[in-house]
Amino acid sequence: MGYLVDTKPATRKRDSSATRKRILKAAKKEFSKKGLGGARIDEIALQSKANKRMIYHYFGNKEALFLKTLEDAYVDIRSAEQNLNLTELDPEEALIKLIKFTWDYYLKNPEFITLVNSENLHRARHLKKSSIIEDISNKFITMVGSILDKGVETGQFRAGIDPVQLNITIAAIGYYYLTNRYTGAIVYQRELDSQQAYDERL
Amino acid sequence: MGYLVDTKPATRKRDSSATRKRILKAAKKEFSKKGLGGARIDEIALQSKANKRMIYHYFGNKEALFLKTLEDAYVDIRSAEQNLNLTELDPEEALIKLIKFTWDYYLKNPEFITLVNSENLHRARHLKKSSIIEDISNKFITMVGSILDKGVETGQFRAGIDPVQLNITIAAIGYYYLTNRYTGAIVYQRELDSQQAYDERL
DNA sequence: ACGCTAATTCACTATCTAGTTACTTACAAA
DNA sequence: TTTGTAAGTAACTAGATAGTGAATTAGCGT
Repeated sequence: MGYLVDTKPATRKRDSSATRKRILKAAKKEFSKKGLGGARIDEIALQSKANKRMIYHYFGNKEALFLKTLEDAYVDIRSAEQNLNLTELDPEEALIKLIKFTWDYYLKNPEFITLVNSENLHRARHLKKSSIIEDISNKFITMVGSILDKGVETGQFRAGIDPVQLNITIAAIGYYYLTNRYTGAIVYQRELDSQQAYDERL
Repeated sequence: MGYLVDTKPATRKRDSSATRKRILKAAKKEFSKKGLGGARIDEIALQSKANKRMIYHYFGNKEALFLKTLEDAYVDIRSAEQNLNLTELDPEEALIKLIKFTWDYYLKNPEFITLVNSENLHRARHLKKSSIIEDISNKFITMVGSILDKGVETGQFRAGIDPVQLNITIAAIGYYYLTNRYTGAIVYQRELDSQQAYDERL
């Protein structure tokens, strides 16, 4: 009886989905802090309070765990973008909102940038094997494309803007600044990681 | 006799400066390919055809070798910039030349970008200890500042441009594109690392 | 209450890896 | 030719590290 009712036991000593989540959270932290090569499985096990064996049980090996971590990071940013409902807005407003969102997201989720950097160091060899990335990327490009099309119709944008190059530029503005804020502080001899510096840049 | 003459023996079985150079060259390759955490001292020894002991003899330890590699990379780009003799040119020309140079340098020296990324992952903790970086960075900022000043004098530039923010923008244009070309190719579903794609972006 | 499946634990291994000890040898000055 | 110094080599170590084998147990359906 009650086998279809949402029981939600207060505490469970065995909970595979909770364990998976703890592992993924710890993995995200470790990989983004040390990179793929510097990350340690033992450290992920320790931080997630999961037995190391469980990591191999759920994810297979270190590289597969890294890929899953990356995929989750992309799913997170892409679904946050979808939640902005940009296609319903005036195209100019939509673009401004996207630019601000992108800057904000990078600022609040520094792990995203370091994970992506790590994957680029490895020439995207993990992401190449991922199918879900393709799907969500497609959706994203289509969305930006439709904003541009709508803007051309209303006469707000000039025709012929390439959505890919536009995206690259939007992302680049914040990305370089935030990736390089640590060496930048030294090269440019100025603090780049204060709230004031962020506001100024935006 | 002849102890002050530049002898330059054709071949030398023992040549500390040549060995140092071979080690640094191999280190640059290894660190830029795998990051600090993923790089292997044994691999650097193998590739440089030097005994591993020599690496520790000349550079102390892995992190010190990484710092020296980074310093060399910065010295290289900054001296190439100095060789452009930008201060002698018309300020507008000078700026265009600098932008093109920066793009070209990043394109031809991909190790520079990955080394800098690696150092940023570690929040610039190695570079912070470096004194020579400060000196060459100072020179660089001063040079860009004087180009801007000259441009304001001739009326070509508006006053109040911040040389630091300008530099960040110049670097950002190419940097993001080139760091992220591998994941970008997947996300944007387009080849980004062909000669044509580079030209288009510039 | 029982038994099966899947979650979890513990102990283990083979290999790798940064760094070292102790030695040999080439070269240049005297 | 001798000799001190610095370049170079080989063999080694202690600890780390990714990955496994095999046993234990919680909780669900019946």
